[in-house]
Amino acid sequence: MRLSEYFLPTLKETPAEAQIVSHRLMLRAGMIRQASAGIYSWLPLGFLVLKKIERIVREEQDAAGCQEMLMPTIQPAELWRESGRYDDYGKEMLRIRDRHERDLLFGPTNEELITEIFRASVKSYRALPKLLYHIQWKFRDEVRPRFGVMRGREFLMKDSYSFDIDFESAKRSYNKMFIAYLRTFHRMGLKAIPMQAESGPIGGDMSHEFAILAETGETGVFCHRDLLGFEVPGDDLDYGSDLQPIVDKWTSLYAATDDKHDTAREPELGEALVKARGIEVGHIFYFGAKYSKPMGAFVTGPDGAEVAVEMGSYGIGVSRLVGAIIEASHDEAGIIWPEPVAPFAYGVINLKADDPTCTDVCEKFYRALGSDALYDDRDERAGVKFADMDLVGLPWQIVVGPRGVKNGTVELKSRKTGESEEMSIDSALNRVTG
RNA sequence: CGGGGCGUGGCGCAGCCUGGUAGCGCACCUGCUUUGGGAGCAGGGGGUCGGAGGUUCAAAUCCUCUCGCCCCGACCA
Repeated sequence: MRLSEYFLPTLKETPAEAQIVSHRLMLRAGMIRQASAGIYSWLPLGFLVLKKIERIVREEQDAAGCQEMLMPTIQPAELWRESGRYDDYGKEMLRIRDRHERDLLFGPTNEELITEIFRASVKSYRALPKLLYHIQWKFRDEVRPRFGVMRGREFLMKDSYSFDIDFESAKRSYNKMFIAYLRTFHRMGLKAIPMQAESGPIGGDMSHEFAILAETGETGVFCHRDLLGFEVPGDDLDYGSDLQPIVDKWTSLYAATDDKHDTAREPELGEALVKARGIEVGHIFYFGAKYSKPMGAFVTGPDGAEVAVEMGSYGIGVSRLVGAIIEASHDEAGIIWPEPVAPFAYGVINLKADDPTCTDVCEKFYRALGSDALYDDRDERAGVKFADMDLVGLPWQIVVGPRGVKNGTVELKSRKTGESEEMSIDSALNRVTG
């Protein structure tokens, strides 16, 4: 993309309403624009990042055997009356009435709808297990939205739902999602800690919150040091195999958020205790027949008896992750994108746009890199270009200036380390396209 | 939902207390000079001061109501 043509409204100054760093940087880097409290438009750059994150989430869900679908944002109130949540959910649920005076709502989550879909067509245990997910906008009318996209009212969430015939099978589904989450966050360059969370109505330990470590995170994380070094299952993972040992390993050590932290356990952890800040980016839980029973999602078991299906749900805050990644990866100058989620891998900086030689070299890189590059071809001063490129935070900057070009060289600079390497044009081309 | 704060060109702010018809920096447009880390000079465009009532000869400024946004606390992907 040529910056001269790109819609990238960067700001030198920070809008007054933005308090935390990710919000400030997202506004300054021209990623988002607030439409209303907790509701944002995603501008081209922000949207690219959102899509990259979404893709990683999707790939990992698919790999775990979860099937993608799409449910609507607007749901009928009737289903929520069946589960009893229409009254329980309170003011956080945005209620809507259509022209026929029918009660509708903007979905804050989809347990009811998916359960309805399931019950309508699945009648036998033979069709189980099933894992379904969608990535859709949610609306929760938070009393106090804040922190930009980190706690918006409208947000993009990946929510998966599992259906199993019994607890043992439900546990297998749970484990698949547990591991898919580890892999998902890992691929985004994040260190996510699974922490035991409030157990659902069924009890047990089948609920985990995934928090990523970030200095500016809002929740305190207390965990065993070794948890940070645990290896995340690689691409060779077979989801059909027994995943329990992996989950057992990851849940064997102490990990809690501040509100669940037990200070009495600190002495036994001793030196191994890590106190850090974190941001919740995922939450998985098993809730048995909580919805299937009242909503009549029954299947016939092998013995001919009807049983309510065992369910679980698994959420990832996709739009929140954009902010969370920035919280975890930035400096004074701006964002530092981990490569897998970067809107562009390379920023080509033409330091002298009116110098034909510089421009020729830049065009060469731009042609070779295609959609991987954001090419600053603007007629601006070098300082402006460096500042904007640092702010936007692309992992690699290819700096093309008259000084180097005269000797046939360009600079390849890492946004993260700030290290710059001067090399010949050809070897630079080989490096970035290789 | 309780407590606090703020609404003045795209962004950051001053002016309000003590009413007299709107200003600064950045950004934008034109020209010249500049050109490896947010340039200089000159010229220029853009705001019915969140909205509605009221007081007054006169309201950004005082009064009333209202809408929006932000912060602190309780809740959440």
